[in-house]
Amino acid sequence: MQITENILRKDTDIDKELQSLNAEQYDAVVTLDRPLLVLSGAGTGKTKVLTTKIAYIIENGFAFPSQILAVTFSNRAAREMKERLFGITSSAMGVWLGTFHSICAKILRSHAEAVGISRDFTILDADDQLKVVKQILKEMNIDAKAAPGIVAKISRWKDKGISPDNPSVDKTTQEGRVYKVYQERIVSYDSVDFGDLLLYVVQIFKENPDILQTYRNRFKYILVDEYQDTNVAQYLWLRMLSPLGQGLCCVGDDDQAIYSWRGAEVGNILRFEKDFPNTKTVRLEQNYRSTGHILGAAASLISNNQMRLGKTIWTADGDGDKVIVQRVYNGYEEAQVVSEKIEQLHRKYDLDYKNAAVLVRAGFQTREFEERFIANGIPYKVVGGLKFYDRQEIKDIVAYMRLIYQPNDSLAFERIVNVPKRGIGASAVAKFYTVASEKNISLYLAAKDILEHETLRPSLKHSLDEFIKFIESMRLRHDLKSADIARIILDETGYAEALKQEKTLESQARLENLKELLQALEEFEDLPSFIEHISLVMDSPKTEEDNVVSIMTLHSAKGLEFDAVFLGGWEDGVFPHNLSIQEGNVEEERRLAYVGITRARKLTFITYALNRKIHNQWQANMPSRFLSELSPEHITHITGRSGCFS
DNA sequence: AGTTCCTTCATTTTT
DNA sequence: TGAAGGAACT
Repeated sequence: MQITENILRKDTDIDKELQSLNAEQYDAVVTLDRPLLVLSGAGTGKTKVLTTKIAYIIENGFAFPSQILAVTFSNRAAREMKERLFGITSSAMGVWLGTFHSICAKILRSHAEAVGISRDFTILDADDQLKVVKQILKEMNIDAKAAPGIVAKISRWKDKGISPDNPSVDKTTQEGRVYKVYQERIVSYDSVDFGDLLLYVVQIFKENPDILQTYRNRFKYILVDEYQDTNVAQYLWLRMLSPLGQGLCCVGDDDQAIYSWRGAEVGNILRFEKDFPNTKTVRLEQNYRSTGHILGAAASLISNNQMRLGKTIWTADGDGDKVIVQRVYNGYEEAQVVSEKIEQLHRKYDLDYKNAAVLVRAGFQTREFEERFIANGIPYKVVGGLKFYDRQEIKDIVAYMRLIYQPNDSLAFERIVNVPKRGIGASAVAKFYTVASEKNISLYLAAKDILEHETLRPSLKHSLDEFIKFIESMRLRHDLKSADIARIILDETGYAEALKQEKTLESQARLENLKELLQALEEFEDLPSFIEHISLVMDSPKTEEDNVVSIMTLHSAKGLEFDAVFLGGWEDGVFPHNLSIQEGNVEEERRLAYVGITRARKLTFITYALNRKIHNQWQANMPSRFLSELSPEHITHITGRSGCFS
């Protein structure tokens, strides 16, 4: 009855929604009987297609919400999709909508025993991974400097779906051996890393046809966002769920594939039509974001790439302003010119600061802009820097929570066993380590064991006893909400007190952050749900919308749009980046440039400097090769300093 | 346990 | 240049 009512009531809404689509979008929404590939250019309404399609399926009763799986890459994309979906229909509750990782975590929690891991696994972040590898390298007497590289290598293996025992992992190499130990180690911690979330689920599907079948039956429709950025593991996962592509709809833009260095395989999208016979391909080319000259410039640039499926975005709106390319003397002047232009637009044309963005290739480039903006009084924020949950104080409290939830999480144990200081120093931890590896148990259990069976210095014995008693008592408090648990941790361990004593600006800020954490915690009932959230959704608690200019890397700008976009540092060596040139991966850099240009609604402003100080050394660079690839009819080239005050 | 000095090394980082 | 990590000192 409920269902019928919903259909009747909402029918008009979905009709309205369908009517607002262009022909291609409509085609993409209503095609359900074949594998569907939607090639969606920048600003052509792919989220609209995805959300309308889900609503269309539900409202017409083609499937129940719980039979629809919609995967995205980022939490941001998932959140946006959720919001817009519920804006169209109120019947979307129950849709499996989330990132690849969160969906996999959900599946893995229900079938963990099938791969022999604890159902209460904790999820390691990049920091934890690095610690584990450093630890292993130390044991193997290898220089710890190699650690970041090895973590990256292990992650790439996992992206490719390669586990340590795979023959392609060469055990005679250092990396291969570390990988093996690494995997054993984190298993002993009852932990999984991000890559594992995918890999374990693939393994479960492979080894348990019955489990796989339940999911195949369940998901009648599968929608994938940003398909160009899927890696091999994700691809394998998808193919298992939908071997023939029945009910599969993948949306992506090969021209915006910018994460190959993280294991993304553009090949997945290029190969889609071969993978899934009888595929229907829809191209979304009408752009609703940018003006004509901006799109023209972007199109001319990207046409220089060989490896692409080919599509040309266009707009029904006017040409707008040409893309401005300005030569500056150095980075200092670059920041000055951009700063003045923003101020000018702000004063003369009422441009809100929040509608302007400075996009750069690499993080170090943000500094000159920041300094200039401070000097000129332009409010700004650097997007994508230190994340809220990456802060020390937040990680500490979360480590307590992780340990309470999963005592075998030795990384969490090690992090906080002596935080705040309670006299359990490095030598004590070393002892835990020895016993832990002798008896093949976790650090926590080893500590307990030592406490019971060995004689310890009285002060050490006392504080260790206190610590373990505290953790044990918290483990029994199933009645507590997660916020209460955090409060008790802060009070009873003396963590908050220690910060209060400090009375520095920094400790004040930390206390503020902890307050914010407690606030965020109110949303979560129990400890597990919060830990899951914090591990998978590394987002900050929502901050108020500031009216400030955004400064960020091109990578973090994907999916965003601004009225005015300033692209700095278009010099060969900076952009395209030297290392990419050496690796012969200029096409990906070009896609990055394409992403940058197409972020703008009304104005794209590109600068290149004749001289730039890199590593404290002045360097004269050639203008970026991409500049000459921008079709001149869409460009205004300014070579004089005065030209910017038009 | 905390500090200070010295060396090293400088892409991108949705999860 | 300047940040980060490790060694060496206090």
